[in-house]
Amino acid sequence: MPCSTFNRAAVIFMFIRQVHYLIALAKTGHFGRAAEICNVSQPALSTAIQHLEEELGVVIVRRGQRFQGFTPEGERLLQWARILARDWEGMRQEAALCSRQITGTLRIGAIPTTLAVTPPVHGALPGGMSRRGHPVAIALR
Amino acid sequence: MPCSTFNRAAVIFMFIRQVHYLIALAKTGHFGRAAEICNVSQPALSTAIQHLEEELGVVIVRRGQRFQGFTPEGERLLQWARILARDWEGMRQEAALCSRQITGTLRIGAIPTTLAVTPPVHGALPGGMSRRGHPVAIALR
DNA sequence: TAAAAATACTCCATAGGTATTTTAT
DNA sequence: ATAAAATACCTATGGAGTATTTTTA
Repeated sequence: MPCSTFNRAAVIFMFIRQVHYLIALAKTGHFGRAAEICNVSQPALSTAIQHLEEELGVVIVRRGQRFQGFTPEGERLLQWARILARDWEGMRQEAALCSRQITGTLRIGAIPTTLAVTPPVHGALPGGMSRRGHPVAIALR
Repeated sequence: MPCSTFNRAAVIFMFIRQVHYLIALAKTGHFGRAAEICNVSQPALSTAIQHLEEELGVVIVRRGQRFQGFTPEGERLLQWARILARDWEGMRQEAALCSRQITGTLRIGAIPTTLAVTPPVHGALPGGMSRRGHPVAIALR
């Protein structure tokens, strides 16, 4: 039979994006602006959040006609969403490093007189900073 | 315009399942059996892994006609996949706890003479064990 | 020859878009 | 009146299935 002979695994369907939508919503407190950030339409983000709620069986957002904030459960899930997004970004960065197609924001820190150039670091954190807060230089060959 | 006006965000498309496919593949070392575990067809899993490789721009699997193991980059990504899967499971469990629809395996440990019943624990680890390795009892109301 | 993975190709579920409605400020 | 979110409806992408081929132990 076709596509979704997925039973409970349907939960595994279509997810990383929803995580990002959720985070954007938390950041802006506004469905429309969150959608903007994610480069999707407002209805797309809106329904995606609804689906996420259905999939997880939890009401995440307190809704009026304005965004009313998150429910307590929503807040908890938001924490997980942030963890997922962070680790996901880590995986992407790792992959980018492996394939030498470095993408994303590269931030380079310079000390006034000397520019410290450190060797490429596997597993550098998003934002181009090392775990200790040092700027990380990436060799672009 | 239609659906995927997604540019680079296409990377964010369709992912959690691929992560699980990858882990299943690592576990079995066999596309067919990995597919079985995931309740999908062998070609589905096969192409999903291929797409994952394309999306990340990294060759993950050494291919012959038999599965030849992972590339070094593949191994690294596999680590991330495991982290993501764990995160995801944590989020699901959290949600299940919130909605009182506890799903998954519930493991109950009993000490011979006394059955220790601890209060419900938010954020218990998958497998029904606490972070310190104690069995965790969940109140089913 | 058997078994494993890749290809070919069809189908449909669903994410997304546009247009519109609803409802609080 | 305005702005924000939800709803309605349509489109088409792409994931999944079945069937088949390829390749190598």
